[in-house]
Amino acid sequence: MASLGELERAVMDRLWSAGGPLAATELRDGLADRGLALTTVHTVLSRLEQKGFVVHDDARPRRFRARGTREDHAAELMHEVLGQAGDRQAVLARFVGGVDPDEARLLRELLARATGPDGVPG
Amino acid sequence: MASLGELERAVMDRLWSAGGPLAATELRDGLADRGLALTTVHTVLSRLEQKGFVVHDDARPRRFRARGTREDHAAELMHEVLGQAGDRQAVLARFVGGVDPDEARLLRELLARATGPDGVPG
DNA sequence: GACAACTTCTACACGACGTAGAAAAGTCCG
DNA sequence: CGGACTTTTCTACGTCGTGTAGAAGTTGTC
Repeated sequence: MASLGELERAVMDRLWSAGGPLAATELRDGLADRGLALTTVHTVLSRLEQKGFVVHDDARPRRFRARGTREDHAAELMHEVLGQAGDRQAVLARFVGGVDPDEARLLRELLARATGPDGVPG
Repeated sequence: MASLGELERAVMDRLWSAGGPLAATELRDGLADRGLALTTVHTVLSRLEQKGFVVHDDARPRRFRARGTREDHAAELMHEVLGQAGDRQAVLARFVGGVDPDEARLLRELLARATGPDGVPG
């Protein structure tokens, strides 16, 4: 999977947090602390589109939105790491060994809900 | 966390799979399909040492070994992704939603073992 | 049609990584 | 010990991804 640079990530964070699509000028203003030129924002946006993270409509001015949610992206990354990691079970064992108790509880609930107490969908 | 390039990853894979520490020549031979010069292997190894992935002893010739296991690394990456992902619970929800049934079962077992049926260590 | 806003094109710097030669340091055999 | 061979370190270079933006082109508006 394509990964994100520093600025790309910042732009995606804005798009992910936004309630709806954003214009390039809005993104530039949201990132005002960086003092970016508008063209810089556009360059980053087109790269994000190439990578499949962003789409834009054909209105004027263009409005950009993230194609997935931040959480989808993170979960995808986690699956990706798991997928190319040889011994998946060992990785999962270490992973759950490191989650904090609240998250462990949450995971148990999620797993119970998702598949039923016996591990079978239902 | 520092990430790995293509060749760096290939070297780490060898080190992770190896039963013990390896000499640079052994790594070069293991990667013979790439036709790498020995100095290339050394360069990569020193970069991996800088990144904290590898250590070497002071024998002659030097012997290199991975500082952690492949699984530790993958689990660490997963935690890292989770850690910088805003809504951790939502990410976990999507993550477990995507694991296959066998892995879901494994996760349930691991979580039960780790903290007891009630979510409390014991 | 002119001006302003927006978009696309093109360019450049910098750092990470793959790659390896040159040089230095160490090892070993005769 | 000395020269040959091996290993290690130093230095270098090309490429690619990314941050950055000016120039040029397009579109919208009065």
